[in-house]
Amino acid sequence: MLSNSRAAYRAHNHQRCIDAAMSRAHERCAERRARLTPIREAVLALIWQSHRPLGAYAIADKLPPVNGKKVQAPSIYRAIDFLLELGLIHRLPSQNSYIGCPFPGNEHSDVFMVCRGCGSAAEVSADALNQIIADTSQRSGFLLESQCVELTGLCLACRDGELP
Amino acid sequence: MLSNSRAAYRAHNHQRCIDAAMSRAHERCAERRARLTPIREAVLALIWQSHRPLGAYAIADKLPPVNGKKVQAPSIYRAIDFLLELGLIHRLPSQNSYIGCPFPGNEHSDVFMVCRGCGSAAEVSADALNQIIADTSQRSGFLLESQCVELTGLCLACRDGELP
DNA sequence: AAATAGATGAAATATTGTAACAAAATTGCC
DNA sequence: GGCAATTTTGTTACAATATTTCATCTATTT
Repeated sequence: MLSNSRAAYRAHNHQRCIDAAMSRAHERCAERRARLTPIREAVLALIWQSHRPLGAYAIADKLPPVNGKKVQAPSIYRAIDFLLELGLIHRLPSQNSYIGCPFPGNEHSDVFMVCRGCGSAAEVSADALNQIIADTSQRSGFLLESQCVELTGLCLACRDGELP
Repeated sequence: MLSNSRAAYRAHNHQRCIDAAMSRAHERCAERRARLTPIREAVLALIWQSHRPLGAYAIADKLPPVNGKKVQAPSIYRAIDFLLELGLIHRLPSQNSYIGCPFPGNEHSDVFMVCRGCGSAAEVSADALNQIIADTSQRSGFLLESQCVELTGLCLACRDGELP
């Protein structure tokens, strides 16, 4: 079972998450002969600033201006599309936001646990779960192409420390 | 396993789906002492016109005018919120759309199979899947409160008849 | 009938996402 | 290096989705 829930929900050296993510991104772009341009890299880095998913306009607001001008929505969305395409980030449809993928390249399916306390989201890829999903589809004659699983609740830390 | 995939993806007497849904809605409102007002009823009936999820503005466009005036967005969203609250409809976040729940009241979890061919969506509630999701959460110390599973692919009919 | 709570109307606005075309940068090739 | 082709970004405008606010109306209770 792949999971980044420990890192996502606990105090940790987050710089290592960022460094690892950026390094994987460079690798992956090299493999695919895709260009990790400054905007794309900046957007990815911003998304990895925390384990909280970020919306497109939040990214636009936080992104440092280029030549004194704010980077506009279309550029942000283009960067997002590029990063999605390469599997470097995922979209969380329920909140129109984007989060870094901790294991791009690995064959995996998207399962997210989103904590309503701290807002952080962890990604999990469990074979057992994927298998059941595949079975369930098949039993209905449904040809599964992609999936999105969003679980909402409270992470360990927020359970202990916080809101009932 | 609860599922409406047969009805959703095949030729069937859809009037029966509608009648059943509206009758369940009346029951459920009676139980909860909630009022199924004309707008709410009309929105629910519109959503049940097919097994294809419908967006809020599509509902606004199709809803017959009241006193010659088009029903405005806030009214639609208020009706949607009401119906969501009572579990009579679900939201499909990946496409900002809404679909009728075939088994409101029954304890179940939201799993949808959305066909990219015909656009129809079926709802399934499989114990095995729910169990695994619960397990997966627990193993990460995550207190699961709600879930949303959207599977995308091709239904049986579209697989046979259509696009590769 | 008056008071209250719940529901809807109306106007404006916020948020998220796209289309279309121009300008600039990069790449591949000679 | 110089040129053409391609990719990326800038810019403007706009579409689609959703919410806020306050006024008005309706139903229910007393």
